[in-house]
This record gives sequence, C-alpha cells and structure tokens, in this order.
Amino acid sequence: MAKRAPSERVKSVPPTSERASSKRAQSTHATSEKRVRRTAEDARSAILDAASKRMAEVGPGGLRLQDVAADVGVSHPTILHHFGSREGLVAAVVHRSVDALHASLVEEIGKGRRGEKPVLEMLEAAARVLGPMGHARVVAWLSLAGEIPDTRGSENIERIARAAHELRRHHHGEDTPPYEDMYFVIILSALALFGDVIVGPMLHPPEDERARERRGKRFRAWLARLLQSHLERGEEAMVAARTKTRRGT
Amino acid sequence: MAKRAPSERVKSVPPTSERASSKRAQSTHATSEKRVRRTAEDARSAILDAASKRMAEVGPGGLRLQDVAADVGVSHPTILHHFGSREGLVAAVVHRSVDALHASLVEEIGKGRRGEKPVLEMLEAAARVLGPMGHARVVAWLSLAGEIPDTRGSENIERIARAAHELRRHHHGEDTPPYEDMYFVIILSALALFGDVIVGPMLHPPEDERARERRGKRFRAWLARLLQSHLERGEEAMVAARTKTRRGT
DNA sequence: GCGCTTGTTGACACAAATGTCAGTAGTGGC
DNA sequence: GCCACTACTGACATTTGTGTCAACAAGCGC
Repeated sequence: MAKRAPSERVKSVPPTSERASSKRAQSTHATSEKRVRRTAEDARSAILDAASKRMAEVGPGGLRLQDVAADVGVSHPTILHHFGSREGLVAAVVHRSVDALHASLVEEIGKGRRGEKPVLEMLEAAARVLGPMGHARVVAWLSLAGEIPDTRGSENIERIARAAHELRRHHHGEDTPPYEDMYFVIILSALALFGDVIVGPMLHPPEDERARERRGKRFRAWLARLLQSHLERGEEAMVAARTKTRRGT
Repeated sequence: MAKRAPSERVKSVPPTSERASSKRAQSTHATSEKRVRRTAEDARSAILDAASKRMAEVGPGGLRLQDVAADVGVSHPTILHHFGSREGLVAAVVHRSVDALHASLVEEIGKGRRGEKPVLEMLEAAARVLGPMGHARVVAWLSLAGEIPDTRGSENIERIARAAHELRRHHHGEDTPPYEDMYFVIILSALALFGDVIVGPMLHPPEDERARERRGKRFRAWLARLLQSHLERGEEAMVAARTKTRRGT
C-alpha cells in the first residue's frame, strides 16, 4: 500500500492554504479565465518570494518546483523558463537571501551602534534580521548541506569584529585585550543567535509564538549584560580564572 | 541536456571510497562469490552505522536507500527487509542517535564535574559528544526539518540546569542568582556548541581539520573562562550593567 | 488592426527512488 | 545429510519530480 517515492517530503509544510494560495481562484479550470502575463521581472520576483518561503522550511534539497509553481499560481515550466533549472532557482534564492542578509545587517548595525546599551541593541538588530525572515534558516540549511559558496560569512564576521575592536581600543587605550577576545565575542553572539533559531525549538520546552518571543528577548537581554560587563571590565576578571593559557597573550 | 531528477543530491557526498567500501570485493560480479548472511542483529547494526554516517551529511531528507545499501555491501531490498520502509530506517537511525547522545552526555558530564575547571571540562565533554560523531548534525537536521519528536532535548537541558543551580546554591547560599541565570548559562553553552558545529564552517575563514580543532579548543577555553568568572561573581557585575529589568528578580 | 516578441502552458519524455514479490541460498536443528 | 527458517537478491511496478517541446496568447510597436 502506498508506494511513496523519493525525497521524504518533510510532512509537506503546514498547509498555508490549500495550495496555490494567491492566484488560485483562476484555476477553477472550466473556461479560460484569461491567463495572466507578468513582466519577466515581476514573474521572477514573485517566484523568488514563494521559493524563499518554502526554502526556509524544507531547505534547498526539499524544494519542489511544482510546489513553488502552485504557490505562485503558475505552471512549473514557467519557473524553468525563468530560471533555467531547479538548480538555477535555488542559486537565485540563495543569492538573494544572502544579499538581503548582508544589506540588512550592515544597515541595522550601523543604525543602532551609539545608544546607551550598544550590545543589546546590536543583538536585537541582528535577531530582527535573522529570525522573522527565514534568513538564518536558509543559511543553516546551506551550511549543513555543505554548500558554503559565496556566503562571505567569515568576512562579515571579521569586519564587524575588527571595527568593534578598534572602538574598544579607542576606549581602553593601552591595556586593551587582544583582538581575538573581541573576535570571540562576536562569534559567540552569532552562534547564540543562529543556534537559537535552529536548535532553540528543540532545547526549550514547547511554547507558542508569543512565549518564544518573550523568552528570546529575555535571553538576549541576559546575554547582552554578560557581554557588556565582560567588555567593560576588560579581561581582568577572566585573568583570575585563567591558569596558564598558551603563552602570554 | 541531462534530465536530472528529484531531490538535489547535495553533491552526493565526498566519495569516501568508490562506494560499497567495506564488502565491495565480493561484488566483482562474475561467478557467485558466496553471498554473505549476517545475523539479523548484525545486519541491522551494520546498516544503521552506514545510514547514520550518511544522515549526518545529507540529513534525513537526503538519505537514499541505494546509497546506504551500497555502503554496507547489500542490495536495497535487504534494508527494506530489516526496517520495513525508508521511514522506518530513518526513525531507527534517529532513535539510536538520540539515545547515544543522551547516554554519552550524562556519562561524560557525570565524569568530569569535580575537576578544578569544571566549566571547561563540561564544555569539552559535550563537544566530544556532539562533534566527532555526527550527533549534533543529525539533531540539527531534525530541528530544521521540524521533526522534534521524542528528542527530549528540553528535559535534558532543564535537568542539567537544575542540578547546576542546586550546586551553585550550595556554594553561594543566600544571595544565589535566580534559577533562570543558570538556565541561560546552560542554554548559551548548548547554543554555542551546536552552533559551532552547524554554522561554524560558515562563520570562520576556511581552515583545515587541525586548525579548526585548535580554534574550537581555544574558543571553548575562552567561553569557559567567561562563564566561570560569571558564575563565581554571582551577578554582581551584571547588576551594574543592568538598568531596569522587568521587576525585581 | 497586424504581427512580433516572449511569457505561459499541457502533454510528454526521462530518470531516480521506493516498495513488492517470487525465488535463491546460507545456517542451525534434527 | 536433510529440512525448515529466513536473510538476501534480481526484476519489476509505481510514483514523483525535472526538463523538453510545440503551440497558445498577451502586450507592444508599427
């Protein structure tokens, strides 16, 4: 009974609507209903939107042309017409997602960097960028799948870390902790934010959207205090706990 | 040209050997070569091993019966014979992985908890469990795919956090920070460890296995110092950075 | 209005993956 | 040594998903 075939189909996504949500009315079949003809750019954009949404849920490997086509309200050859191949579509989605992620990040970070609680504001900014859109999830899928193509993640991290380190030197002067300390601060922040999106649902007891939101906020506030106090104190207190780290610095 | 079919095939895994690594010699076809017959238990175990390895790389959705079969050196109906269906195999792998993860975790954590640098030792222990075997990756795949079945992750976290909190109260007495502080410490550790396995390769500049290993170790040492100093000082220093957290505690 | 460009589509071809089945062949019990 | 049990396999059936193709039709320049 039931000969199900390839590729697991991860429970096939919560039925956002019956399928073909937006333009569905037209396909009650029957007569002709006048077939719509978008500009190439509009079509591409609509398809990308739908594909992005799906991809955040099922990952690049789970994306199905027919599903995306149904969501948009077109037939699957249309997608192939615009993107050449499934792989082309995936690449386009990834590209756009990564670009948007970078843009939002630099914007948000540039915006909130001079408040009185800079660390918290940055964490919140980054969380806003990563969470609500599926950006963090898409990136996580890619990373898991081993596709780390033009993501430029490390460059971003290093740029941020270097800038922050310079700022710190400006404040502390002589006895500023080494660059790697700031690098690790940034890394830890990134890991915490990404990790929360990815394995958070698995580590915390089941909770609804609102509860999750509040818990996330409280956690980020806590983390911000932890990091802020670390940054303010330099590494003094840490040196106490330190016993013999690999030579000097 | 080339009509490639379903399910992306994520570059099809670094060819660990040509395929059918272990029992391959026998299949040079030609004559009969005497077909091997394991006990049911041995067969299941061999299949599970191969499937686990694949699954850590391609995720539950990407697992292909024929690939696993080839790795083990059997035909794919054999797998179906032992596990009923593909889904059965996936379930079995997940089950075993989760069980092993739990077992290793409690063992390792129980072991290294009375050293002089308890935090570091726990982090290292957890890293040993999560990293080398694909455990963290498997769990991450599941979490991303939304399959959070019998993982019991939150229970584990809470048990650990509660135990650690009790220990802390035993030391600090009256002015012990609230439970949630310890809970967040544990959560942060988990997120950092998981996150490093999942998105680490994307955040750091490209590095070989040894470099990655060393960097990981340095990062965990740094994190351990950060957390240790936080735990020793109670929340005193954090209260300084605190402005007005939602009422009292 | 006419025709050209091109977005769009149904029907089809092809591949890959799961699952079925009847039959083969080790292995242990007698 | 024979027999029953069952691990194992090749061949096939079926499903699902990608990609091709020829034809249709919507918008635009003329």
